Amino acid sequence: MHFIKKCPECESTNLFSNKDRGEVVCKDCGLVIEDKMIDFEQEWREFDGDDEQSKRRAGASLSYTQFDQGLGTEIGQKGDLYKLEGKEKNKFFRLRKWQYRISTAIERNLKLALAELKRVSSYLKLPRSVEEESARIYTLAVQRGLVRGRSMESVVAGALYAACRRHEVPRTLDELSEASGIEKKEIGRTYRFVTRELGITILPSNPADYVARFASSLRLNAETQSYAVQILERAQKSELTSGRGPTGIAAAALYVSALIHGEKRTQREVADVAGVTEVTIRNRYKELLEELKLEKEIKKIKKMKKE
DNA sequence: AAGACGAAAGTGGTTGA
DNA sequence: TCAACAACTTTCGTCTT
Repeated sequence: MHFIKKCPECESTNLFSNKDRGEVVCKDCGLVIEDKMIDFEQEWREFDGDDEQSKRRAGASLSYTQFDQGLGTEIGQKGDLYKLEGKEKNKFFRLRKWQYRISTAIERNLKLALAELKRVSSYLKLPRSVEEESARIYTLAVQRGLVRGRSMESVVAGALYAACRRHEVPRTLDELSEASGIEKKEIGRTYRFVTRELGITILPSNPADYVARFASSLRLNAETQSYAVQILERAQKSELTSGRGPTGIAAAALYVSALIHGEKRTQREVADVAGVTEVTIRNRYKELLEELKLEKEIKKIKKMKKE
């Protein structure tokens, strides 16, 4: 399907291929590697009428990041005017005026919001699939009048946050907050409100989804990273993860893993990239040691150092 | 001197009466 | 609607390397 094995930006092999969108995304740094990948899937032909819905492909793809999904008709494109005379010309102006009127607040709001959405999304280097998803969420929110009483920007941020989690490339609220300039709690609030109102299922985010990104910004190697994921799996079985902030757990697992693999990072360093405090890391770290009997391994490392 | 550790008090959100 | 509660943060003093 695709031949790229490594992310050109961060050398990560943790790539995610989204065939529907024709793109490959680096789960670590969020870089979209191949945007216009050719669809190599078999080209279907219609043999009878029943197939036409499922197999026919025609026209430009729908895109929610165009405010009218690329399907609108503009009245009054440049050349048109010269072809018309007299009554026709009047009709033309009437129609254009009419269209102007029905460009309601909703549509103008959407245009503005989608611009903002693209800005934030490119700042965070989010994959295109997430951008589309969040645009869809935002559009739905507008249609249900959920933006009323809230700032447009905060709803955009909330939609992005939701889309990130659904696509398993979660960003923290802090990151969203920094990119959008909206307060963290405000984003959280609108996020909860919008997802609840739209009935979007929010699967609790998996700590392992954060590991790759944190590890890459800490410059930890692949073994350390995969060991951290193993730790997380064991932690999940011991029910250490429920109710806790996923970022804190991911950070602690990485911290332990780095320790064991001789790539020690300070608690502060790990805490900073994960957006939690050292204290939280310490607490999770302590729990991990107790539950998973990792003390032995830590002691081994210490002994090896002395020798 | 820097990092790790832990206690205590404060914050914002959830839950259950 | 309010109080109890859990998770997390901030701050700060102490111990370890």
